Amino acid sequence: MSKTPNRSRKQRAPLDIRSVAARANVSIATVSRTINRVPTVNAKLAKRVWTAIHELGYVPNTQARALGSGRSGMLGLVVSEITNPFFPELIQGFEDVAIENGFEILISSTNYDPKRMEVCIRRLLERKAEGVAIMTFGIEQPLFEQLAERNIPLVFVDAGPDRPGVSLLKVDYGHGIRQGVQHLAALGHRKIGFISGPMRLHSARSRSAAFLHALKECGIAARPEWHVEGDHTLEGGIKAMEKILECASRPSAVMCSNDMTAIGVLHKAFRVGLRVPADLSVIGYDDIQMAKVTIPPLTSIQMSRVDLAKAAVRALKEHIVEGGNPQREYKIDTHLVVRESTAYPPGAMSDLKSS
Amino acid sequence: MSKTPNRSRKQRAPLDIRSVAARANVSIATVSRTINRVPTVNAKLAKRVWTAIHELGYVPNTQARALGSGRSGMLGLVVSEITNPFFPELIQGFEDVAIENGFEILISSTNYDPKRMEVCIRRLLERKAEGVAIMTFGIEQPLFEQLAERNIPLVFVDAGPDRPGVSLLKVDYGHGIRQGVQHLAALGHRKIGFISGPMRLHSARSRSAAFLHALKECGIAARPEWHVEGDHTLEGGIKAMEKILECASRPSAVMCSNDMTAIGVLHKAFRVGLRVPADLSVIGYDDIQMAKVTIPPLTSIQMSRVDLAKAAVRALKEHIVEGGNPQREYKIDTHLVVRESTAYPPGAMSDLKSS
DNA sequence: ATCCACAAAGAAAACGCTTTCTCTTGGAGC
DNA sequence: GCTCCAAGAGAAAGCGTTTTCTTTGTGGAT
Repeated sequence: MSKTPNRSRKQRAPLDIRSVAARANVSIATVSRTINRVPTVNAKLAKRVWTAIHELGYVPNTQARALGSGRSGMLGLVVSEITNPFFPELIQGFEDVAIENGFEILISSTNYDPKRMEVCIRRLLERKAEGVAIMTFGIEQPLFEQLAERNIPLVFVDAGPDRPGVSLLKVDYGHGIRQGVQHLAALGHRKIGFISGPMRLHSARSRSAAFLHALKECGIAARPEWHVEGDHTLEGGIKAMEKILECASRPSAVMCSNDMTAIGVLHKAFRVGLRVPADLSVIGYDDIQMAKVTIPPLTSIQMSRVDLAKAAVRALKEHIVEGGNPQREYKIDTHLVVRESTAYPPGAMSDLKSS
Repeated sequence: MSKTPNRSRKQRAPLDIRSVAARANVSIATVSRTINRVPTVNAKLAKRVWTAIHELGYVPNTQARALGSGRSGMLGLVVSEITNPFFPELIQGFEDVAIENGFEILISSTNYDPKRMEVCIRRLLERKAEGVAIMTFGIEQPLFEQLAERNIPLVFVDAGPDRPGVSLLKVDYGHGIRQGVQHLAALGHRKIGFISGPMRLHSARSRSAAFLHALKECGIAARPEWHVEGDHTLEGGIKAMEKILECASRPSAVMCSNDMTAIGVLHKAFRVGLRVPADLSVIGYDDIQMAKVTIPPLTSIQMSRVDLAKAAVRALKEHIVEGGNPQREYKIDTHLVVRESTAYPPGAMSDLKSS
C-alpha cells in the first residue's frame, strides 16, 4: 500500500458553476440564478449562461445545492415489501406524482423487519428527506417517532401518532369489504372464511374487523376456525388455505386480506382439485394487475394506488410548502371489482349460472 | 403574501457536528474522525464523542458529507419496469449486496420511455452516482454515453458500449433455452412457438436467436408464423397468444421470453378452453416467484436475480475502489426449472404420463 | 538535559452551490 | 442638471462535512 491517498480530487476539469460563469462571462451568482429561473436575470445574460451550460455539458451538483439551499427536494417512501406487486404499483404512482410536484423520491423497503426499518429511518434522516410517506399499513409506529420529533412532515395509512404535522390516509376498508360480503351473500354463500394479514398490521386488523362487521350485517354467523391469519404472501396464502381445508366443515367462499394471499388460495385449491369458483369462491384485496389474469380472474377489492399516491404527496406537499402542521385526514375509498373467482356456492342453483 | 422568505434557516437547534464537538469538548475534526472510525483518535475522546452524539441524537448530513469527501456512496440501478415482478426481486438483491458493500442505491425505472430514461440519467449525474448498473436488458445504449463520458463505472447486461470502465454481465441465454427446447423435444413436441420480447431489446433478440438455434440443434423446423413479438407484459402475452391461435396449424408448445408473457399465455389458453399442459405446453423465462403458483405452476428458465445483483455490484465496486478501467465480463448462467406447464403433446402417448 | 521524531488534536481550507448583502447603473422627478 | 431610487449584477458569507496543514505535547535517543 502506497501512502498515496486513494482519493483524487479534481480528476478532470472541475466542470462546476465557476467554469460556466467564466465561459459566460458572468458571476457564479448569475449562473445560479439563471439555473433556478430567478426572474430578475437579464434575458440576454441568461441566454449566454444557458449556452455555456450546454456547451460545457454542465450538470449541477444536487448535494451542493441541497446544502446551500437547505432543501433536499426529496420525499421518502417507506413500503413494507417491494416484492409484493402492490407496492411497485404504488411506488410508480408515488414517483409520478412526486416528480410532477418537483420532488424526487427515496424508496425504502422494510420487509417487515424492525432492523431494516431502523436503517431506513436513519437513511431518511441522513438524507434530510423533507417529508415521508409511511405506506407499511400499520407497522410499529413508535419507530417513526424519531422522524416526528424532528418535525418532518409525515403521512401514515390508517393510523399514526397523533401529532401535529402527521397526516393520515384513512382507507375506507368497510365499503369494499361490505360489497364483497354482500356479493357473496347475494350469490347464496353462508359459509365464508377469511384469511387476514399479519395481525400486528393495523390494516390487517381493520380488514379483519370490517369483514366480521359485514358478516354480521348480512346476518351470517362468523366461524372462528374459518378465520385464519396469513402474512400477505403467496406462501402464507397457501398455508392459510391448508388450515381452512383441515376444518371438518369447509367454507364455500374465502375472502383474503390481499391478492397475493388470494393467489395462494387459488393455487392451493388447484392443488387439491377444488374448482374455483364452482367449488369455492375467492375474493382478493388490492386488485393488483395480476388479478386480471389469474385463473380464474380474481374478484377483488380495489384500493387505488394512484389515489393513495396522490393523497400522500398532496398531504406532504401541503405541510412542506404551506408550513404549519395541518394534521389532516384524507379518505381513500375501496370498491369491489367482480371477476370470475366468485359464483354460486356448490349445489345451490348452479344450473342458473348464466354467461 | 408577506415578504417573509418562505425558508427559515435554523428553525431549531442546528444539531450539527459543531454542537457535538462543543458537548464533547473536542474539535469538529475529532468528531468527524470519530464518526469515520479513523484509528488515530484516542479511545477516551472517542467515547466522549459517541456519548455526545447519542445524547444529542445527532445524525450526520449525507449531503454535506458527500460534498466534503467527494464521494456520494451511491450506486445507480436503472431498470426497465418496476411493475414487472422480475425487477423488484432484482432490486431487492441489488440493494442487499450494495448495502453489504457500503453503498446506497438510487433506483430509476425507465418504463421503456426514452424521455424518462433521460431524466433518470440526469438524476444519476446530478446525484453523482459513483457507479451505475443498467439492467434494462438492452435498451438504447447511446443514451448512456453521457455517463460513460464522465468516466462513471458502468455495468450493462449482455452488451454495452465498448469502452474502458464499462463491464458486462454476459447472460448465457443459450444454455437455459436449449434445456427448455430439449425438454420439449424429449416430450415429443415438434411444433414449438415462441413469443419474444420487444425486438429492440438486446436480451429479447438474444433469447429469440437462442431459441432458433436450439430448435435447429434438435432438428425441428422453425415456423415463422409461430414466432411472434411480445412486449414482456401480461397484455403482450395475451395478444401474442391470440396471434398464434389464429394460425391454421397451431403449435403444441409455446416458449416465452419472460414469465409475464407466459402468464398471459396461460390466461389466454384458459380463456379459449385450452388445457395446459394437456393441450398446450408453456415455458416461461426468469422464474419469478409467481411462477411457482400459476395454474398450473410454470416451467420456466431461471436467471438468478441474486447472481445478477452480486455480479453487478462486484463489477462496480472493483471499478470504484481498485480504480483503473477493467472492462471485465461476468458470466451469468441460466437453467431450466421444470414444473407443471409442460407435458407430452396432445395425442402422443398421453397415457404414459406418470406422476 | 537537549533535541528530534512522531502521534494526536485542533485550525482552517476546501467542496459546489444558494442567498444575502453591496455595488453599480440608468432613468424618472424636480 | 442633480438627486434619489430601483433594477440587475457581482462579492462574499454561509451550508455541514472532510481533509490538509499546523500545532502541541510526549518519549526515546544522544
